[in-house]
Amino acid sequence: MLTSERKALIQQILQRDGRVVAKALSQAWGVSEDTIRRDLRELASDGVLQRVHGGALPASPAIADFAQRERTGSAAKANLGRLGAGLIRPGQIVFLDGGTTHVHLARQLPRDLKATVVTHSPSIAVELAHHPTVDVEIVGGRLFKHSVVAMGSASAEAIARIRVDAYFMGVTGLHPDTGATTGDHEEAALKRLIARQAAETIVLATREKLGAASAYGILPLAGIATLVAEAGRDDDRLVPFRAAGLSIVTA
Amino acid sequence: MLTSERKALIQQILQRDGRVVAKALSQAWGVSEDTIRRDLRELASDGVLQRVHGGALPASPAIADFAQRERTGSAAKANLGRLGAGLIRPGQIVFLDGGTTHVHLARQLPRDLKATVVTHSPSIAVELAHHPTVDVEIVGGRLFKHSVVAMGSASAEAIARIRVDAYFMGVTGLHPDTGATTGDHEEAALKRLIARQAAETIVLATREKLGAASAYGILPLAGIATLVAEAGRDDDRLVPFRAAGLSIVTA
DNA sequence: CTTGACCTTGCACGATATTGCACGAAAGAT
DNA sequence: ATCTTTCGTGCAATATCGTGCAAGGTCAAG
Repeated sequence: MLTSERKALIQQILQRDGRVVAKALSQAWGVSEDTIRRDLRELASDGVLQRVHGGALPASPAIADFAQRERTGSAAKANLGRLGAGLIRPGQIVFLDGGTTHVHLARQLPRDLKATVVTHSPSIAVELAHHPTVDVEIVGGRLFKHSVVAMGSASAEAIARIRVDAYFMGVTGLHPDTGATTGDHEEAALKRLIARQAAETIVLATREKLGAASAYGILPLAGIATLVAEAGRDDDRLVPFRAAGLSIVTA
Repeated sequence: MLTSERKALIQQILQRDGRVVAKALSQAWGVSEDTIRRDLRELASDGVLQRVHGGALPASPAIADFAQRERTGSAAKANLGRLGAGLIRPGQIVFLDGGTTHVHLARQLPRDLKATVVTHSPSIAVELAHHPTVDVEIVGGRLFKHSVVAMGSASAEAIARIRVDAYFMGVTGLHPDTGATTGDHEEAALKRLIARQAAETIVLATREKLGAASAYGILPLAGIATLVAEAGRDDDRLVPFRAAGLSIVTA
């Protein structure tokens, strides 16, 4: 591979991913890390990127911003995820439901957290594949494409054999009267089953889910221990849930 | 060879490959590197290309884009994946092993293919989550982060209950004597187990895996029905495999 | 046919670039 | 506070480059 080819590729990757890692490039292209570091140094002195320990970032933060946001999605969900991640104690076994909010949670688990994550969401498994200390247990089953989680009897059997400290449950609605609801009958049943295997159930709910209700009930509010919600002036929406005895976590 | 002929060819190659290497051209055409360098210098001053240490790149970097990807290996894998996808018949149940090559295979399954894919790779499950007609069955278990697949007793149990028409097996080496090999003992055992549950085993091997051998044996060549390999002049590498009775598929 | 101008090619040689390694320093991680 | 990873620099080996030069080859005018 030609030197200038390498440099051009580095810039492409940087634009696409918003970052490059020296070691990864070195392994991918079969050259020494020194060579990559030299390339990065020179590109940095050309002003096209910014060196950081372990690799490089785009020079202009504007480019990084886009790629970054692309990766992390909406800020609200990322925020909820961060709050949820903070609820997990070292050594715990937690079940992570599917959904983008929980992917954000997985992404923001502290790098040094030693815990076990059980999930039937392949997306979360992929996300945690690069976490250094968290053990991941995948629940298999038939892939329900709408939610991108494993479901069916195989999943139910696997879940029945596991007990967890906390279940981060995904919902499409959380209403003072109807409790937690979702849009699929079988999914509701599976969530109910998981909740039974968990010491406590935690719900991360973005603003639009509070006060909403979907077709199929999962659990009454009494079955939910903690609600993680966006902070905001409209804390009114949280009042009925607080009254129902839920522990509320906000930013 | 005439000078202008050479220059025309250089431009052609540049367009096709996205780069030229002075030494390679000199050897291919039996002229000195000096001559090639002179050609490149002149073409550069014509603005046709851009000289770099070791050869030349296209003047406009856009052209290089596709060809660049070729060399980073992902195109080769995409190609293998496409060939592999073509081996799956409607209605079949196939097991897809982990690995980037198989992710490419999953990505290139025909949009109208009705089949069932069993996998212990969450990456492949995510990839197929948006396929309209393929059913996906996820094999659960402990996530082996190095390969990003589910492993362990839970996986073995689930696999023991499934029979598939074909197993697309990932390997790190495929050698005429040692057969299919991989770098982890437990992984080798699991692959062996899956192969037992499959009517036939298919291996997609990039060029560098042919003739290579890793620490742990999975199967002898006799256990493999079909080998999908990159096409190329160095078909010599394929000879021992063909002699061993494997059905060979190339582009 | 011969001659001389012009071009192309290969070679020699010093200059410059690139690469990998070693070793101590600095930055993160535990 | 200790350990590991990453960084920077110097160094040596190798590859590539540029230039000058000589050996041919082509072609047209003489």
